[in-house]
Amino acid sequence: MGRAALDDLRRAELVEAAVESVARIGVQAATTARIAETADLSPGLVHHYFADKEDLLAAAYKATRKPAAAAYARALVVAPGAAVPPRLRLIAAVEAHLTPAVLTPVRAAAWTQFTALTPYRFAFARIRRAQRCRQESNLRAALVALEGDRQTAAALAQTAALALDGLWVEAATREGGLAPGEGEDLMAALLAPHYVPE
Amino acid sequence: MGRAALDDLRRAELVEAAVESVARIGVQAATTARIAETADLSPGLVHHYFADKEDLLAAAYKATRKPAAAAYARALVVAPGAAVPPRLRLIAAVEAHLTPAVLTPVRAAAWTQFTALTPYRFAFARIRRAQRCRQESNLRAALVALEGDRQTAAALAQTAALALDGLWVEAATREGGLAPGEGEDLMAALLAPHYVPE
DNA sequence: CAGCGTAAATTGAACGCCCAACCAATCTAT
DNA sequence: ATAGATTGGTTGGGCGTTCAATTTACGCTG
Repeated sequence: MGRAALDDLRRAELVEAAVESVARIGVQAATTARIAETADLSPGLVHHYFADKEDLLAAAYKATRKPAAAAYARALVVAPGAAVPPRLRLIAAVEAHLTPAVLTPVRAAAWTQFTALTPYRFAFARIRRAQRCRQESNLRAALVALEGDRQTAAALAQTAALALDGLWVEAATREGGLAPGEGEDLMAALLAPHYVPE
Repeated sequence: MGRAALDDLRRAELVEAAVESVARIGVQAATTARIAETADLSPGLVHHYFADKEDLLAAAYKATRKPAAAAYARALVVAPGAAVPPRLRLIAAVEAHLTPAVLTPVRAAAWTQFTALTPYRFAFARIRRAQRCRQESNLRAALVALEGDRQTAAALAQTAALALDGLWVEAATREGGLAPGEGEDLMAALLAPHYVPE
């Protein structure tokens, strides 16, 4: 394994361990030592790969939403060459955030805590803005094509993004998580008549 | 001032200071000393009125939603003696959570952090369950009268409660808070055609 | 009403614990 | 052989909590 590859591996291991630790025991209890232990690494190694704890947690925050972005990108290249129909784009954008493979209990719990800390950590606030920006723009792109009115579509996209975040919080804080189909129902009510899942 | 009254006053001062501190600097930085300082009291007094820090924070968590419950109760006795029309009950339930006097930036920021910690503090989890239970039952009571179908109304109430929580999170984490009318728009889209504000 | 005694309120310093960050020493792979 | 990866103990600081000392305010007595 090359130098750069090992570097990436260790960073990824620590980030995953950070997400898992924060989800399991909470941000307050997720010390650098415990995170390193979860990753089966020594405590000192954290500061070899990250400037400080906030730097590691910021990377963990980003990681909680990365699968959603990946799922959305994947859905859009299912039919390569062909333009994706607007309605499918909308469904893809919503599913990218609600599919059980993306919205796991661990990621939801970590993401919710990081988001709650957004007003107090500069780096976190930037990450949240970026996530929201991408999320809204994906929804908007699908909605303008369906809605016609650019103004209405933009407002609807903003509301839908807000509701999706609400569902992540719910998945994190309700014991047992979201009921199957519950997220889809809420989004269907909100985006009717544009959003028709399945 | 009587002994019991002073006791209540000090407790209230500490709870308010806790909410304010958590909102201003974050749970992690809101130490008992800083909370006491915010309340213009000595650091040792915290443990004279509360068993420990978690006990104080639990009281603060409760306090963040108390104004909403009070606003709802107040709205229902506007016309004493007369039965409140179901549609007004629904509007009252929604407004009790979205009115600027209830959903302040400080309360939203504190509530969001406490809620994110729900899976890690037993006392917090109980408080959240209680808040949710009351919230849903208020919405359900209004919706069954409008909807007819008890099953549908219950599901709708659950979804509406979820969306209201999402709006609180949004108010806490988006800089500048919610746009005026934004919350009402989302609830109107969700509860259409039952919810017609103003 | 004045004076006193007592119990509660309040203080602020001290204790024990744990954390993030640092670093000199050791190991490993090129 | 050398540069980077890794170790794990150390350190300085800050936290929640405790507590003995002090102040305050109420009730009782004469």
